[in-house]
Amino acid sequence: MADGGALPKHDVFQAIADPTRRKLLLLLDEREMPVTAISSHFPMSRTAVSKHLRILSDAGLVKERKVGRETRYRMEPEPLLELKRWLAYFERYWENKMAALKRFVEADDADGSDGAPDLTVINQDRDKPRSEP
Amino acid sequence: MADGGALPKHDVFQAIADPTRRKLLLLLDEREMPVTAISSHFPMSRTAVSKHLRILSDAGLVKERKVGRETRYRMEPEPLLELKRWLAYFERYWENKMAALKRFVEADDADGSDGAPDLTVINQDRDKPRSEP
DNA sequence: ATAATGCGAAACCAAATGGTTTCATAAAAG
DNA sequence: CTTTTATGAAACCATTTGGTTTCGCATTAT
Repeated sequence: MADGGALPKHDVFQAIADPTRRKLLLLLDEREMPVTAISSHFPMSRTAVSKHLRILSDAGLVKERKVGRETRYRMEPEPLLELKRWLAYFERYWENKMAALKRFVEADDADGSDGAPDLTVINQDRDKPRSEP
Repeated sequence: MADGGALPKHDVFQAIADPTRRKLLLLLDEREMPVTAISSHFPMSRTAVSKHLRILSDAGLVKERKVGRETRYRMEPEPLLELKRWLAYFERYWENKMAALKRFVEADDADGSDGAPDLTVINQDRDKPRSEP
């Protein structure tokens, strides 16, 4: 059979690109809320907020539930795992380099140089080829 | 003194929203490259790639260096820390739930149930209000 | 000196985005 | 039953986005 047809059209990366939508996530992470209550927190029309909610919903970042005449939204964190995984690919930068930087900062006035940072260690693995994540 | 004036105009969230730009980051994470070489990896004009590079540069995600007549770009991971921090705000979702899920998975055939997961623990903190990050 | 290469700026364009106002409908309240 | 409330759909609009082609300017190669 053919699938439901609803191609997502909005991914997590797009969804969180907009500051209003990031604010929405913070709000709906705290509590489930109906649209009018939600939109009272934003300097735009209820309809505009509703469209942002739709985009978040497309990305799976919020779930809606009808209760009487209102639609209540709450955050759904699961799609953020994709972001987390994407970010994890670059993790080595902080695993190695933050440690190196910390060491450098802590060395502080203990060195006799002109104050220019020695980034040798920090750039150590710049050219190592990697496979796709 | 007044600042340089160049308001960033592109933040990390916008920068990584585009799949081409995410691919660019993967490419430039592996090695520093001049524009023409970079653009050979993409099904669009060199100029288009150049504009994506500009956006990444605005967001601080790549740095450029002139070498003779070519401009070489390399990735700069630092701004991803902002993303990391933003994501960290939702960390509790995985701190608790992944542990709970792990426990469930490890219980495996040790339980006498029908195999349907008991998500009670996983949903435990759904309604706890939180302060802003 | 002349030609070729590498690159960004400019002008242009179609489509997507983020907002608006108006309208239709369903549910609750009077 | 009539009215009010909650919401999404539709039509519309300005701006941004992602792409193109053309052009000009340095820099390197012949």
